[in-house]
Amino acid sequence: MRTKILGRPKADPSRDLRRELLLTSRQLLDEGGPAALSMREVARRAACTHQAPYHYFENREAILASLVADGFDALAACLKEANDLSTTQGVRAVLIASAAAYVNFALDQPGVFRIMFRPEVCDPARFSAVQASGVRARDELDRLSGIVHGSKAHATMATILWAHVHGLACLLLDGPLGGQFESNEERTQYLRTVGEKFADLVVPQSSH
Amino acid sequence: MRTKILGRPKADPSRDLRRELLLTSRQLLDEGGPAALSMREVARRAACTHQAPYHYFENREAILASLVADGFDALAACLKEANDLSTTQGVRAVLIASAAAYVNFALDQPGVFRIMFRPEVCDPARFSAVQASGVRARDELDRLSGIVHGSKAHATMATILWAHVHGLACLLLDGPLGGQFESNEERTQYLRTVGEKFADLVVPQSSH
DNA sequence: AAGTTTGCTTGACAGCGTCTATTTATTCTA
DNA sequence: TAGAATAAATAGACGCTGTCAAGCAAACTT
Repeated sequence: MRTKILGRPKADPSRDLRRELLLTSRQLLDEGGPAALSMREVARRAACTHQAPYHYFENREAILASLVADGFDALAACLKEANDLSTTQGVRAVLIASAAAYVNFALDQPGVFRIMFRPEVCDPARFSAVQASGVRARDELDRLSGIVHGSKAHATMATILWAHVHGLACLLLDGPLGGQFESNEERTQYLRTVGEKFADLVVPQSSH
Repeated sequence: MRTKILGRPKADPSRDLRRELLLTSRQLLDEGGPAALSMREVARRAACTHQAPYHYFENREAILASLVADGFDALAACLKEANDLSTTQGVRAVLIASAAAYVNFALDQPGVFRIMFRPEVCDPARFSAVQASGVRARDELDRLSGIVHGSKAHATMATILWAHVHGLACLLLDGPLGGQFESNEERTQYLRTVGEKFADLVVPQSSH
């Protein structure tokens, strides 16, 4: 049995409008925040009518939800990669790498990151995909807590870890620490300095 | 020479429309975020025409800027009160009190706090009052860093302190840690637990 | 050949921020 | 005391927004 392809084919089969809409939306989000992402502007940039996006997304919030879910998945993947270093590297290195991964994700995808923790923009309770992806990211952070604190791991320390990386990301992205880097190397160097200092505080002395 | 009070007096002199608009705006912000704060809804709730607010504020962003500036001032005041404990209390107590003050401010004024660090909603560069108030709050956090680290204080440690309190506030407000408290006492207890643990990491052992 | 489904397009609606113009009550000035 | 100036609004219009309601043409199913 052939794959079922019902209905009218796309005007240009080489074009994936859904994908294009998401890409454009991400761009708008990076440029001017959630307020800049309007259904009609997305449609305009994707060169379709203002109603075409409604064929792929129920409404504006659904576009945001899709981006947020993808964002949490990407964040979880970044953190997993850093955490997986624990097979070959020490605890300190993993901690520093994970913190850098979190912050770099925020700075690389600022538009999406900014709305990932904003229930009034995209309520996870109303989008199960967002909820699921969010949990996967959280699991990776809990895993980091386990790596750092070993058997002594507990909720309070996991909270302190998460607060550190999340706070750092927020302050660098939108806070007074933002816009101080000329290059990616400079940023990486700064994250290393802060990471080393934080590791001094958090990692048990025996692990030095 | 008498104070000049030109022009038509208010319809009801006992009514301060400007003040009322700001109060209503704060409410809308708490209820549904920046998107819920519309010029026309504010006017409706303040029982005036949709153009009346423009007499007191240049545009929508100016209302937000006013609220944000007030927010930074209030935050600075909360932090100052906690920091001033250093005259009678130890370093640990001040650190825990300051962290709690920061987080409690965020949870008590969620609508305003959420937009205080969001340049695309209210750009500090375009509102000098916001910039000035922001600096005052930041100064109070730097002061905390000085209290905690004494002569060894440096920028990296101040960053770690700020990231901790800010990250904690964000995660409790909108993150996965949010909505877990039944009462204010429960919240205070949680902040004490996290604060103690963080102080164990940060405060030099000699200060115990 | 008839009917269904897909991938759109067209048109309309109310609500939004804000520009322009007007009204009214007051007080300062000449 | 007349009139100019000003504060505190009001009234209407503009283009923009999200989204509801239809319609239409091409491909597939039966």
